[in-house]
Amino acid sequence: MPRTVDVDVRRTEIVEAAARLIATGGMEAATMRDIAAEAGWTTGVVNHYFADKREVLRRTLEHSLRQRRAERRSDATPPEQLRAALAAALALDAQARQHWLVTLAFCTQAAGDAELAVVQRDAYRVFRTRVAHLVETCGIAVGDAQTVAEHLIATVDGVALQAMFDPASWPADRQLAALDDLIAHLGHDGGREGRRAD
Amino acid sequence: MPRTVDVDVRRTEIVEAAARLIATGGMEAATMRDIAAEAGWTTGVVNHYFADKREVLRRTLEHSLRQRRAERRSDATPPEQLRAALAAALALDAQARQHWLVTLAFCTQAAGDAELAVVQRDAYRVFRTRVAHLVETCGIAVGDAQTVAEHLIATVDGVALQAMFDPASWPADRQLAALDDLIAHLGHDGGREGRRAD
Amino acid sequence: MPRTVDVDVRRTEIVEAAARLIATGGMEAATMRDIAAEAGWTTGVVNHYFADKREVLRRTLEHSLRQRRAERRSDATPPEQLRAALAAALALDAQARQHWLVTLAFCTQAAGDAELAVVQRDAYRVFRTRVAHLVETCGIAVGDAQTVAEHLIATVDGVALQAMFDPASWPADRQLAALDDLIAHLGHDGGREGRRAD
Amino acid sequence: MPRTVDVDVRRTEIVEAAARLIATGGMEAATMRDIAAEAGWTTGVVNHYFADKREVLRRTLEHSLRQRRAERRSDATPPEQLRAALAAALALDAQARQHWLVTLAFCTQAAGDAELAVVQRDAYRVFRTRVAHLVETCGIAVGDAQTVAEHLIATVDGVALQAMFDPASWPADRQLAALDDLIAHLGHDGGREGRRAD
DNA sequence: TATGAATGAGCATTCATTCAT
DNA sequence: AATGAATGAATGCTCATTCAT
Repeated sequence: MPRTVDVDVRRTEIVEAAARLIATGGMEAATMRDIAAEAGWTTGVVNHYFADKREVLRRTLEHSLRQRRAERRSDATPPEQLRAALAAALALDAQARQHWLVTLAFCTQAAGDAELAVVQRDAYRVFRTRVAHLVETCGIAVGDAQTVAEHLIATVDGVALQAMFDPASWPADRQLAALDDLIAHLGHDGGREGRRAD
Repeated sequence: MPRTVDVDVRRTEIVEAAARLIATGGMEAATMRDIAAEAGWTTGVVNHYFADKREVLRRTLEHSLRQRRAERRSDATPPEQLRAALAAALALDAQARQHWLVTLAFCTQAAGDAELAVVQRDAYRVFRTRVAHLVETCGIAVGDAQTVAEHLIATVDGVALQAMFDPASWPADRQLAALDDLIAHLGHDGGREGRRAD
Repeated sequence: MPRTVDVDVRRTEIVEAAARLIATGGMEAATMRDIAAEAGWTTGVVNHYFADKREVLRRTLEHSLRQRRAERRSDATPPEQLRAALAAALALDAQARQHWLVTLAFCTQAAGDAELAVVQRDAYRVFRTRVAHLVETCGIAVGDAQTVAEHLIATVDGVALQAMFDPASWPADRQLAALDDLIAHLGHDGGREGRRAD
Repeated sequence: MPRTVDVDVRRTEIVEAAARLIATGGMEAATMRDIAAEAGWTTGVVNHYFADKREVLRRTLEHSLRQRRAERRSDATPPEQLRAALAAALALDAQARQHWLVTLAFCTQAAGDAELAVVQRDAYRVFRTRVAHLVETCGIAVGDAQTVAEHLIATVDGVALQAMFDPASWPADRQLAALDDLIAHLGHDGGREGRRAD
């Protein structure tokens, strides 16, 4: 019998190595050689567990997006869950910053790669649906929950993007303050455009 | 007198060719060969007008950012100018989408390239200063103008980013409606966090 | 007594798989992985029964040549045996065509591999000796039997080679007609050059 | 103005280097690196003058076949021309042996490569047509010229093939003697099968 | 000024081979 | 006996860059 290896564990090791390289040195730093070295293996191993580089990259994006959206607690109240879900989209810590760097790196790749575009779009839709559901559950917003969710995500993503470009101006507490302020106004005039659409 | 070739004109032709390639096929589509061909020249010419590929890319980013912020009219009232400045940061048409694709493509490059990071940061600061100045001139906001400007840019960038990922949900008029709504609330509760900071 | 695996049977399975791959896709299609898969095993098994790839290929050639020369009946008259022996060198059916493809594939390998060259040469000498013996037994030829055999083989191989390149022009019956004609002339002026040598 | 280079000359240098490698070490010895080194250039040059390896190999075969059939004199009588054309297909000297090795090496490649198969087949048809034309011009054969040509080529190829496998038994003069004998019998009973077809 | 020939390092990928299980 | 994980050298190919013309 051959040595038993957990294929998923090995694959995860490798895509996390790839994510680190991409976050640090950009897409072009993620060569198969360097991914293998970063993961502590040889190139042959990477090729053994993935059909080709495209698959490594696709799975790297999938893993990064999945990690980023991962719920950490489920016993919270709906408003707490909404805040947590949106906070996960910010760039609060090194981990979140890495996920954002990976996401941004793949923006340009996805432009010319339908498969990657699908992964990105699907993750976005799942997130939007989840936020819309939480908005509805909270019952705090006026207007269409889907539209409100899109606005919330837009603003949170905008804050995160600024935090990526200009980390000094956007420490974690300022990002969270902006988020809290955003949520606080949902009850009064949130879903502004949504209301206008009436 | 020797035949004078306008160096800047030639350089602009080339970086615009590079921008088209990057917007279409991502960073990796921008090889020196293909940039030269897209501009209608040979590789030798590109190497003649630029020290190396890094310089081509740096100038491509600079040019794209400069074009994007370029004012089209200056005889408008301050509120109109503020709206125009922020609208230029949205993804309203093909031109603006191309600038965004270039900007995003360079996000990951900038991660490992201090020179590019400087170009990006400087452009952002110039923009923030301009928006803050217009906010002050309008006199419509409460709180620190710089902070208000950062909020405005964050939200506008967030909307633009969604429009890049999900164009169907964010046509130009919805982006503009979000912008108008944002500006309309400046007088009442804009610079929300700014006020909390008091 | 331990379970006995017939080593020769296993080896034969494998070299026949290799021969199929070579005949279908050329020498380069015969990777260890594909040979193993074609035989219904894994690469480890192939490495278990053969020292290395060179041995697999050498034994593939040996087996193909041996099969091709294999006598199917021995109760025939000498002239019938002569005709049968020469007919076996033609490209009359799919089986024979496969043997020829293998033989031709190894021509170029043999150029740089002394071991393969020996296998080829030995098989040729065995064949030539057998044909010479049959020629002598038949008593139909004038001149040196060895020389006559060389002529017979040359012509038969030439016909087979044309049949490989241009199968449409050389169906089985035309190949056999050429062979019969060749044999028919042995008694009158066969071994032509042989006679000239007198 | 760039350095002026005769593209065809450079290509010929390279395919002749490839032919030497193939003749010496078989198909697998013809790596791009080794072809470049044998030609005295770097790999970049080979890739500059050929789209890819397939094109190098295709042109190598074309060149080898073209060289082999090249007429050396045209002021000869038809019978002399017929003899010369057929003699060119023998393996009389090192040059001819190299062409044969290249031809044989490509047999197996052509099995899985339609482009190569076309090159081979076309060269064969040109040769057959030329031989048939000469046979007709000589007026020495009975039966269909095309059929006689096929027989002549088959026998000549068979002799050449033996000469490749067993050079010691088939020196140049014996090959030529076999050819002369073959031609001499054309007038009496050549095109044997052709006559049978009546 | 402009060309494109030439370089050679670096890339993804394939493969024969070894070996722990 | 049989598996398949792991290795690392070698391959075809791309590419930024240099430079003679």
